[in-house]
Amino acid sequence: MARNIDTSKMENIRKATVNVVVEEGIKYASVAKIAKKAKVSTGYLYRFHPSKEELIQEIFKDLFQKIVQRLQILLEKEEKLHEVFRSFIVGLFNHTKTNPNEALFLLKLMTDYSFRINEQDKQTLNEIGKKMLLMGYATKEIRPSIDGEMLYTLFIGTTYFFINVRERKIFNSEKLSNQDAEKITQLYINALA
Amino acid sequence: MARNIDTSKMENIRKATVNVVVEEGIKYASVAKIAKKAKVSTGYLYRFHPSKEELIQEIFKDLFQKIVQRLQILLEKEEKLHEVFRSFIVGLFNHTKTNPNEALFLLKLMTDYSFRINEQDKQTLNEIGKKMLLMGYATKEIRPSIDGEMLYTLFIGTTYFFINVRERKIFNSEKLSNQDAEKITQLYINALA
DNA sequence: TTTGCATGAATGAACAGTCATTCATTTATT
DNA sequence: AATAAATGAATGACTGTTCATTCATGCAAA
Repeated sequence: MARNIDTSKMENIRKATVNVVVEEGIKYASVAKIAKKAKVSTGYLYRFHPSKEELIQEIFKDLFQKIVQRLQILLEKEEKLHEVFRSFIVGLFNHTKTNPNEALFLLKLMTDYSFRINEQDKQTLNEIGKKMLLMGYATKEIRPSIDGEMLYTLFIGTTYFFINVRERKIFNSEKLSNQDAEKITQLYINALA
Repeated sequence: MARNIDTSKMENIRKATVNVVVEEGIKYASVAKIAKKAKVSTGYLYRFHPSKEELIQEIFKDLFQKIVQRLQILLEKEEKLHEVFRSFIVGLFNHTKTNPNEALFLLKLMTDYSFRINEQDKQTLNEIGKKMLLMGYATKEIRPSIDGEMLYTLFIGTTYFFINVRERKIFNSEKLSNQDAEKITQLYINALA
């Protein structure tokens, strides 16, 4: 028998890819740099992914699905939309404190046309939007003129953009806090009611 | 004397750069593609810019400054913050109808770490933020717990993210309209009050 | 228990292609 | 003819990808 696959390597590659893409820009995230940061040979990146492009796409898909799943769970559990907002944002901010680049990676790919969103993911977003709207209409937390597009823009767009602004230290260089999460939540509640 | 400089060439290069960066992604925006789209030789890109990087940076700076100037003017002219919002968004949406890629270009670079924001631009953003806050506090359109970072995130981040969502046709594939602008404006007014 | 070998995990030099940039040459204008 | 604008082939650095090679491992035979 040969040696076993070292699964920590794949995790290192994942982390290195996120970090290099965010810190150096998509353009400069070369296989050589990623491999070096992951302490892995360049050829190893191709063991489980057919191309660099697909490696990045897959990480994007995983992170995207994590968000979706978390939202699905919160929508099942909570009865008020603002609790969904609060829980989601608090969770995201806490995660971002230790892994700042994951959120930035997601935002970057969300705004980069070279990474196309597939139809199924659009569908998923539409469904979640609809669920949130239904809850919000029922509890009167959302006024009728708000639609899924607006809700998504505010909830996802604004939240991730806020993380970007904070991480770039444009106005403020403190770490994301629960107080920030609370403020953002309140902003959304006011905006939608 | 030799022939005169053809100034339309530079404008073509500018437009081509914005379009290629947005449509193909920063990574694939090669000098060859930009030059071809601008109907200009590759060498000509280097006539007025020392590198591709600086060409892109300069376009970003110009577009950024246009926004800033427009905001400065509106802040002088209008007396209520929601008029500033409305005018800005209506203007931006109308411009985006014919030049969709300029807004997307800006958003893309705003979220790409390989393009660093310099200290002076940060300063400028802080000043504008302060002006808007002062107006908003005075007219009671903004509650005291809102700060510059939050205002910037909401006003710039959300607006540009909305354009991105619409252009990618995630929820809706219609052109940006005055009604959209009105809805967004109302969203901000509610959020901040 | 010890040995040696089969296995496939992991490597990184080599490859062809693409890139940004340069600059000798050509072209258009005065 | 003189000048400078504009060109695009040439260059070398760097790219993603491949694959022959190396090497660590666990099992079977002794």
